[in-house]
Amino acid sequence: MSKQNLKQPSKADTGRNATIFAALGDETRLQLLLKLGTGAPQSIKQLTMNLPVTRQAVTKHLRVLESAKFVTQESHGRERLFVARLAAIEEAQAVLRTIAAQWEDALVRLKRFVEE
Amino acid sequence: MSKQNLKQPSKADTGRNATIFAALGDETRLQLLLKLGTGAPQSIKQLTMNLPVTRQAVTKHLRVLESAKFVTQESHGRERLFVARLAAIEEAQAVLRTIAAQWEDALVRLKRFVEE
DNA sequence: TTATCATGCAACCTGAAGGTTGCACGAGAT
DNA sequence: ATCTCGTGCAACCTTCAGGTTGCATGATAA
Repeated sequence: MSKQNLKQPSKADTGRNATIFAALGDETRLQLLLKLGTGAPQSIKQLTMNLPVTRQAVTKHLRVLESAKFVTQESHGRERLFVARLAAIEEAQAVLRTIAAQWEDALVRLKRFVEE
Repeated sequence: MSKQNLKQPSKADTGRNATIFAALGDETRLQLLLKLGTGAPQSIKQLTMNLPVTRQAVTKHLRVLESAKFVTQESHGRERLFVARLAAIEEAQAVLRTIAAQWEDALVRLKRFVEE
């Protein structure tokens, strides 16, 4: 019953997962994600506002976020609008859940082992 | 009722959060965390086994994981044992939950806006 | 006491991440 | 037709992350 059917992440998964978290592991990118969470699709220009970096830097960050599937593009005239992808966050959550579950499981085993 | 009492992450938080995810954003470190989740405290030597890198590299990774609070040290004779800290994973989960909640909230607002 | 073994420390290398500046270009506004 | 504005692209710089090798050292096993 303690076999919770946790699929042990394969070697290949680990790479993908690292990419996901790496995308979140930058202050500027986190702020971009927060900004994107506050409303409608926003252009690069808009997203750059109030950030201490150049438009070019923001562009690069958006590229990173896009390859990690956290945002989607949407060309609109001469500007490019970006939208947050909720699914990506959920995917990240799933990974953490897996790790947490495995750890809890290990703790239970350890406790049982100690108690005998 | 839609005011879900989401504490908007402060500027300072963003830095800490970035550190957390950055720690997870490396394949080797993810594998270390997985390994640590499989049982008892392990030494650097043990953790290095089956990894394609040097003991020194692993040591550095462990240092990163420790500053991000994902592991704890525990000196034992001539070896140093490392243990996973479940609380850190939960903290990371909390951050993701915050972002997700905010996004969902925004989606709701957008939908309502469109429908009028 | 003498090997041996798990680590720490320091120097060093390489590539890539994050940033900037300058210029070119197509879409919109005048 | 022209001016402006939002972007893309390319070159370049600097810092640092990830990795290695070599040597020193304090526990432990012989």
